[in-house]
Amino acid sequence: MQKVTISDVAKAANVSVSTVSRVINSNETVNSELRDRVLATIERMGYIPNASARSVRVGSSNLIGIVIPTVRIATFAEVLQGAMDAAMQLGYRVNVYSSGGKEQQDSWCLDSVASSGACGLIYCPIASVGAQSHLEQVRSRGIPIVIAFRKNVVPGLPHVYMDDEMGAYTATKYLLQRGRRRIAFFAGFWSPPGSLETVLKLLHTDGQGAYTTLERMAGYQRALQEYGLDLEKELLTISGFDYPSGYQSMKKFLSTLTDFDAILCGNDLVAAGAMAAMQEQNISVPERVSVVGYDDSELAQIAHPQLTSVRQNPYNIGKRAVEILVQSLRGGVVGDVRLPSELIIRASTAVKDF
Amino acid sequence: MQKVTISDVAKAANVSVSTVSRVINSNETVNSELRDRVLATIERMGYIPNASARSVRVGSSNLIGIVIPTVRIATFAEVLQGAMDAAMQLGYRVNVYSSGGKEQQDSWCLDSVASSGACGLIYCPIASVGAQSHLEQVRSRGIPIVIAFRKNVVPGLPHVYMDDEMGAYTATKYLLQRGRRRIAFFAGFWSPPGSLETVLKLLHTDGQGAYTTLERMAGYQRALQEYGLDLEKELLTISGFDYPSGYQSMKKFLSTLTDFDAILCGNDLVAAGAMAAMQEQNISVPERVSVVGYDDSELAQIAHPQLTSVRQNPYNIGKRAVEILVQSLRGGVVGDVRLPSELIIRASTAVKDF
DNA sequence: CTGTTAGCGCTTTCAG
DNA sequence: CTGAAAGCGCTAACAG
Repeated sequence: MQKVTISDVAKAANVSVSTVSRVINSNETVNSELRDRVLATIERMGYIPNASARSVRVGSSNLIGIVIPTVRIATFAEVLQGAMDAAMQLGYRVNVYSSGGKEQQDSWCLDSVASSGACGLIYCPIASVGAQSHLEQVRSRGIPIVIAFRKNVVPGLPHVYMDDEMGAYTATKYLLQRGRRRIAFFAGFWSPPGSLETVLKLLHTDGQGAYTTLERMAGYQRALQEYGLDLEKELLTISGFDYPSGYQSMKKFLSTLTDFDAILCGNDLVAAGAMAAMQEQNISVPERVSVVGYDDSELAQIAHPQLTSVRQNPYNIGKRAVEILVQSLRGGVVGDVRLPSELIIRASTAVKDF
Repeated sequence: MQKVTISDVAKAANVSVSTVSRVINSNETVNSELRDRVLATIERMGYIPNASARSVRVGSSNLIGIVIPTVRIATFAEVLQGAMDAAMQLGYRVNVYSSGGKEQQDSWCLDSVASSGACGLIYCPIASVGAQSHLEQVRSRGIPIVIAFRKNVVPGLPHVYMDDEMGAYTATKYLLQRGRRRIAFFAGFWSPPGSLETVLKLLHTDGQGAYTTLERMAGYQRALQEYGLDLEKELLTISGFDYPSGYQSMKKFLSTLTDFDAILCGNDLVAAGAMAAMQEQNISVPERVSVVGYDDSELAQIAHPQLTSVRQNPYNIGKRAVEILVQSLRGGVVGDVRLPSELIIRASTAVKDF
């Protein structure tokens, strides 16, 4: 069976192609008798419009490109799912490109979007937005762009992001209220921008937006300051985002013999790893050291003890990003969207009573 | 800045559009001087070909559609990532549609693929392949299809799937070799096809392929038979695929007072939930009851005790599916691909010594 | 309200 | 080796 085109339908229904076109675009100005005949013919012949042809003609498509580092990480998968659901809801298709966290691939993805005929782009940049010129490429084609998951990385573009500063602030404040004063901070990085010194230099600069960890560090610092405490370098450790990294980082941290009574981790996996390392040393959680995770993943309920964790809502990032995008596609004016996070309290944190 | 088209480039480079076309399609029969001039102009003007126009003209695209239940579940996310990586590698773009596990949405996704101008489809059906007619729609348009993740669901189409029968067989045999004889089986379903009786009726029928759990049950049964054991209904429990479900199912199972010394779970989450329920009753794992999970997720290493688990490789399903698809796009003949799984042995299983 | 017609941007014969 | 021209499937003036 061959592809059936609009003119096949027109011929079979004994009408002109424009009539068929009007019917499939639900143009009201079609006689209902004709409409029914066309609809029936479409059904009978199994006609499905060719989206490419339509987009060539119209000069725009219903295709949204989304560039995302990876989908293997639950958070990004959530973003994607939110974006897909919203897109589907609004009648758009979604083209996904995975940058793998590599700058070169990221650029390639951006170029692909530009050539794909996408009518809009959701861009979830890797930490360092190095692909600026490629982004420009897309932008100069008049394709609206929404930045997801990062803050302040591309001036003039709407950003949709979690309020990481607030999330860490809330968590830190909670610990402080429970009498904790020596709160360690495991600064999670996919690829650290350098040593701890470099990281600290980036804090409170424009480069901050590219790293959620720096946002959180700022919130952590703000809470400390409210209690008259300073950011102490000994309490900061660079870590990754997986279980082994949490374990290793804690081993390393313990070896420095730094006094501490709480810890804020980059995610639940790191928290679980850190707890495992502490358990080996018989450090009791939450009594001796209180632990706060991040993401409130499934793991948070499974860990022993169950983790107090900052719940994000990455699904909403994707969803809102698409909504914003479509809004601007329809001529609306859009700005940044900051999504709140929430502290979920469980058994890994307790009042300090020693 | 406006979109720059092929004729803009032609004009600026002082050549015909066909020459530009030949250059961008790396047609060798172009004078190298002209080629350089064209390439330079393309670069200078920031020209990017319009993929839609190309696909209208050529009648096919480099767009692969992929229909997947959701991306929030790690396994499917892995499939998608594998598919995206392979597609990118081979020069294809990927259109993702999420069916949400609902039949109606599934049909809608299939229709979208048909109209999207995709040159091929990776279809990861929800358990019951109800969208047959919509699949036909795609198929009748001459779009090659590869079924991912399921076995035997659509006759005549290549399927890429995990060898679930073998996975469960291996796990069960391992338990038997360790002296376990009363092996409980938690049959995981997203939406159970009915009561336990219905499930058993489906076993060893064509309907089996739609449910990985039934595949596994067959492998479980095969291993039992090798030890002269029968499939016992009391040892079977229908469960879901999440932590609470594992916990609840174990509570329920314990209340039946059925004698058992091992358990095979639908995934690691269920295993973790089941272990939690047993811990409450002071049932020791692995001594009293040995536990085997499935998927070898990150959780398997985090659970206490660490889980023995069947490692799948869903990433490879996506990757192989795309490879197969592209192969058939290029005129190759392709058949089913069955991917092996592997038993990862950890602390939740032990020899029975009582 | 319906049909005719002219392209959208691109590839691909077919001449030169 | 290069250019002119036709046309992919579709939509949107423009007539009727």
